[in-house]
Amino acid sequence: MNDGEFVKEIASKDEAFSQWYIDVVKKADLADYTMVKGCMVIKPYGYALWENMQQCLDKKIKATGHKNAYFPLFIPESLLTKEAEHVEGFAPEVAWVTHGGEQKLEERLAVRPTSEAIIGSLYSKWVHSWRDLPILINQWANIVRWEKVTRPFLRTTEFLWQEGHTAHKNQQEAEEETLKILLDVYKEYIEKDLAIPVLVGKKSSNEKFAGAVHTYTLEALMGDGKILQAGTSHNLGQNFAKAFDIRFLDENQEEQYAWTTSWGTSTRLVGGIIMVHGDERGLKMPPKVAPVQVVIIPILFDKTKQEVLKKARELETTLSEKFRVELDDRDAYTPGWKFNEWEMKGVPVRLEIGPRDMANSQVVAVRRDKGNKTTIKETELISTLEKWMEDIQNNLYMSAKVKLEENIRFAGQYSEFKEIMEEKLGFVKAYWCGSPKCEDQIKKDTKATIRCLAMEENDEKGKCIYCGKESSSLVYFGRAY
RNA sequence: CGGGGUGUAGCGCAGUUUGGUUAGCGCACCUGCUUUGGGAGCAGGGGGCCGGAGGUUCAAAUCCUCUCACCCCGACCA
Repeated sequence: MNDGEFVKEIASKDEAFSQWYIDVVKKADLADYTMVKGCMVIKPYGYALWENMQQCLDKKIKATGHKNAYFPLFIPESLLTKEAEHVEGFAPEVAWVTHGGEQKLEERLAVRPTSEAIIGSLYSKWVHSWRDLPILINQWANIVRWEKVTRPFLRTTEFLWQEGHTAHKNQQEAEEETLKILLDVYKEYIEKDLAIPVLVGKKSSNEKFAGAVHTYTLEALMGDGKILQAGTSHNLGQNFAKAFDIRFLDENQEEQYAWTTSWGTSTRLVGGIIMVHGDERGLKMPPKVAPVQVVIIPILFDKTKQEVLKKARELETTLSEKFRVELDDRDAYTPGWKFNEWEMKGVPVRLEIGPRDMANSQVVAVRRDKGNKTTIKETELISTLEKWMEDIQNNLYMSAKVKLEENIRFAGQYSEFKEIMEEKLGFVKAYWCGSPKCEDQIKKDTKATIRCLAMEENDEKGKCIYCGKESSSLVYFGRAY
């Protein structure tokens, strides 16, 4: 079974990655285009994936003491403009509501591009004493950003996400929160549940969130060598507290501004799953979030049809206690057609049951990550599947991890840097003096930006990849989505 | 927002250069029969304001003007 032998409906991943991506999104039935530019429908199969992702992440968010709430979609202009850097950052992509019915509004309303402003204004009402802190709130919501160039999941005008907003009584607690989200919540979620390995680190000031003191980020390598920002966690310092007047009396009866954080991940990660795990045949779903973990395909012949179907239904019922199972008993399609379709949709394990298998009390099973057929005794089915789900999850993570590591290259010379960006992409690790000028110039030359500053301590000094000035700060560059 | 490209059936396209029968093909869809262990076969059938608006002409998918949408490449962004 060679790659690409069966599925001809999707473009070649190597030759036309972005077409391949669109084909997979459409053919795997994750999403569809609509009448409104940049606004996609997330179809049931794609939405089921998102719901599983939400569940995994929501659990972790709640386990770290956060509670969910819901804030308004509309933000009065006067509120949005309170934090100067914030407005400036988001102004070009804000959608405005100017009328209610036929009546022009006194003040126009922004459709939230993010909720710092509206939430900040409410925290200011809720926080009076150090005893009111911390406030640890998360919301699942839709967001609108008027993008010029859109792509399903990766960049859409409206998208779904989760945004956490917390307020703390001191700087240290806020910083701890920012890091806890980064490492204990997001990194765990993205690596363990989505099987996507990431580099974590701080953003350069060019790349940080508009209005933040600093931003931590998780960066993932995609199948074409470009980099996807998978999540961000911002320490907002007292910037937003000052803009929105979030004040409290501390233990020493002194008035202070609160220290706030915010953090988010979005439906963009669906795109990440596609681009990290997918292959020539389509999607590969990590078992933990796969909408369907096991698909059963009955092999039907006239004489044995009824008994095989009955057996298949029994299997469906038994397995459903442990797994997300789908029985594909559609009459109009041949088994071969179904094999290809479910492979395109990335279902981790396929079971085939036919008369031959029934006679031997077994099923034929195929792992999406391996592709070869094996037979499993019915009595061992559940235990084998349990083990397989874990194996597949690990296997997806490990192969992505190997690819990531192979694609982190150190560059000491700028010529070397440019060559890597021309020919290989991936991450380039290099010294950087800290000057935004060097960063901008590198971007102009190579389209690569600083994805993040390396987290690990570094005692050695090196030379800035661009200007040659001495520096001890190592950073990762890459071409971003 | 600049450069390029494409709009014809649900999808993918041909037809446009050189205007002229009833606009065609593949896939998908519907009906029936035979099939079903890696995208089944045959027979029959349905589906179109040729992106939209104006014009030129006896006659426009085809020529002219304007418009809209989408895609790719560059400048900005979760």
